[in-house]
Amino acid sequence: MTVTIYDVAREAGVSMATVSRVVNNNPNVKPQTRKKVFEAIERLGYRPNAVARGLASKKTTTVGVVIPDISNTMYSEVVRGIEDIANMYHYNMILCNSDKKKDKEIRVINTLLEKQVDGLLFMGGVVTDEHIEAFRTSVPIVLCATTDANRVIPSVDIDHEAAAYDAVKVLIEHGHRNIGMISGSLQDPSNGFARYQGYKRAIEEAGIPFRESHVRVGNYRYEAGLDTMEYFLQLPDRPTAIFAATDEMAIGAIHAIQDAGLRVPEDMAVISVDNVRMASMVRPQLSTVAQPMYDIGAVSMRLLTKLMKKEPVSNPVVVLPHETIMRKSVAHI
Amino acid sequence: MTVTIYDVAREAGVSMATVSRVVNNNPNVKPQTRKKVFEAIERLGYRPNAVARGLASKKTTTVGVVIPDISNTMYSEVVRGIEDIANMYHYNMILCNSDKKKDKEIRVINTLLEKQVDGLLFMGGVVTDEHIEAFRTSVPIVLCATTDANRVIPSVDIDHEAAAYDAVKVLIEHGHRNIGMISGSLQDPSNGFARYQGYKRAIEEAGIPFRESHVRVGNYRYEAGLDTMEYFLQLPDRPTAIFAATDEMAIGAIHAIQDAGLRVPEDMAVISVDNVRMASMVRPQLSTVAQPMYDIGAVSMRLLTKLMKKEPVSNPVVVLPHETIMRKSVAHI
DNA sequence: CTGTTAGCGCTTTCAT
DNA sequence: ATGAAAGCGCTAACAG
Repeated sequence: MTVTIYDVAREAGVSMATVSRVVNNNPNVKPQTRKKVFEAIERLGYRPNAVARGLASKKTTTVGVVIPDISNTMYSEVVRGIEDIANMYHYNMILCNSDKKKDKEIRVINTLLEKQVDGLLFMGGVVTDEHIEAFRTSVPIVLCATTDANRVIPSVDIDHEAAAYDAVKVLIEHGHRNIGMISGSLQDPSNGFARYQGYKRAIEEAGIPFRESHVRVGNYRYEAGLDTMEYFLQLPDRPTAIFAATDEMAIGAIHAIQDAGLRVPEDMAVISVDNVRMASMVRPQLSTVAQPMYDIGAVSMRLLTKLMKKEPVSNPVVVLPHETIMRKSVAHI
Repeated sequence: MTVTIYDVAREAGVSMATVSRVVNNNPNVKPQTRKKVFEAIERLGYRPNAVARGLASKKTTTVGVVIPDISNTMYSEVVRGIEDIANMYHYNMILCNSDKKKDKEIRVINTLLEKQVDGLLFMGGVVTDEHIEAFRTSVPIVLCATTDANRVIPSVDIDHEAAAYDAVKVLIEHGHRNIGMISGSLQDPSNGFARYQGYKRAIEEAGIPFRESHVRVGNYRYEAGLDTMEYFLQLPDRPTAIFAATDEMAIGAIHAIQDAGLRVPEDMAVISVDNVRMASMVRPQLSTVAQPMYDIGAVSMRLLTKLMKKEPVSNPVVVLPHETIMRKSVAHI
């Protein structure tokens, strides 16, 4: 009932090898023969079996991507970048959510490897030795919006420390010296710790004394911004500006400030890092340092294709530029 | 260099069949033998080859999902629902973006079929005869947040007409009789035409004359809401309430109203359908009719597992309930 | 409970 | 330019 390459061969009066050649666009086929084969394919409605092909050729034209949570817009944009490029190179993509749980990450990596993916794109939280161990395989890996501490694995990301630094610098340049930070988890190397470091460096470079009490940690989400602001709002020495580690928390902060009867940016300025779609969909529109999520995905996948084809890559650890986007949430003090 | 089932068999001093049995959890293996095999697997670092398994068993434990655009939050939430259930049943997911382009849809469906997916989840715009033709295969299909005109293909969706009707009904119950609509494309059967129909029915049932001039079509996005409101705002007989076909357009509408110096909901009420995360992240928070995207994905995938296992399903066309969520964007006139 | 033996549908030398 | 034949690594009868 399923029509195979053998059926096509018989129908066209050639051997399976020849059919295989035309299907794979091998030039060593007489045009006339090629035509005969195509006609047979058409007549029989033949559809090549990619699984059999994968077994014989040891290539699946499929890559695995592990992602914390596809329903998070930051990540889904990365995935769109990945898929567009994958598509361009005729790869498909098996997607697995990991929720940044180490066990789940390791498990899906193994599943993906069992499925014989030709390459792996990994987005996650921290890359442990256990991860490195799981990556120790013959298929190429690239870390996507993620880096390992020693930068030994190919990766594509921005410089989170510098991005945060730039954001806080904007505040300072607008005359602010009392700046609170809503941070991510300090255990999280990129979105958490690195951005915290950037804040600290900018503050200190400006000669502003760093105060532990002026940073609160949140879970990256809108609600965390909302909640955390309660703390800053009731401070006797209330900050005139807030740097949030993510746009979502920044938007929460803006609303908390407004709900308290104050104005953004007049009474309090807000800036952050990310530039999600939503950032230009709030009032006032959020100033932020843009992280090029789509490009991170696209560049990662492009890098992976090179690795899979064993092409030489000059720089396997790429750091994409970030960009400060001034909108309406920051004003001079 | 790659270790196969045969290597394990030799190492454990059993046949490949036995190794296959223990790997597949077949109970017909003496515990002692099982132990020997596991040890050999461990020692050799054996990892089963899912491609070979797929070829032999004709099952890949992989499903294909075609989606318009993963970077759209509506869809990415559906995908999260799909993946959670897929994971539960040990399926993986190959994801393809189609941008609702018919050609691309047909192309990826064929690719997915070549890859021998065990089932297919399709999210798209309109389901044409050409689609039905492509679906004519032995693998089960379920339409996800999508339906075919004749309801012959298994599907999971909400009743868009009723959802829109309910939303407009809320406006009417709050005393509004001059209600503008920001619609989606009338060519789009669910998010577009059905919601338009719901609006019309609610209006007419309330004895309000339907006016073509009171509906404008947008492209579902924030900017469309923003732009379209300019029209309504300058109308001599300005509406007191707006029904938008999507939350994004509704949020755009809210901002346009506010930018014009009017207040929501006091001067103009706004309601819509969707309930994206952002709906509760604007001021005023948006009242809307919730579409259970995650559940649509989860239920679709659950239905697909039944179809793949050839289990009987009582109702292959499921309509999930929607729910009116009252927040702050609607008030009595 | 375990082993033997055919394939699954294709790619890929190696001949011709 | 084309064909023959040997696998790819595994599952699934079937036999014992």
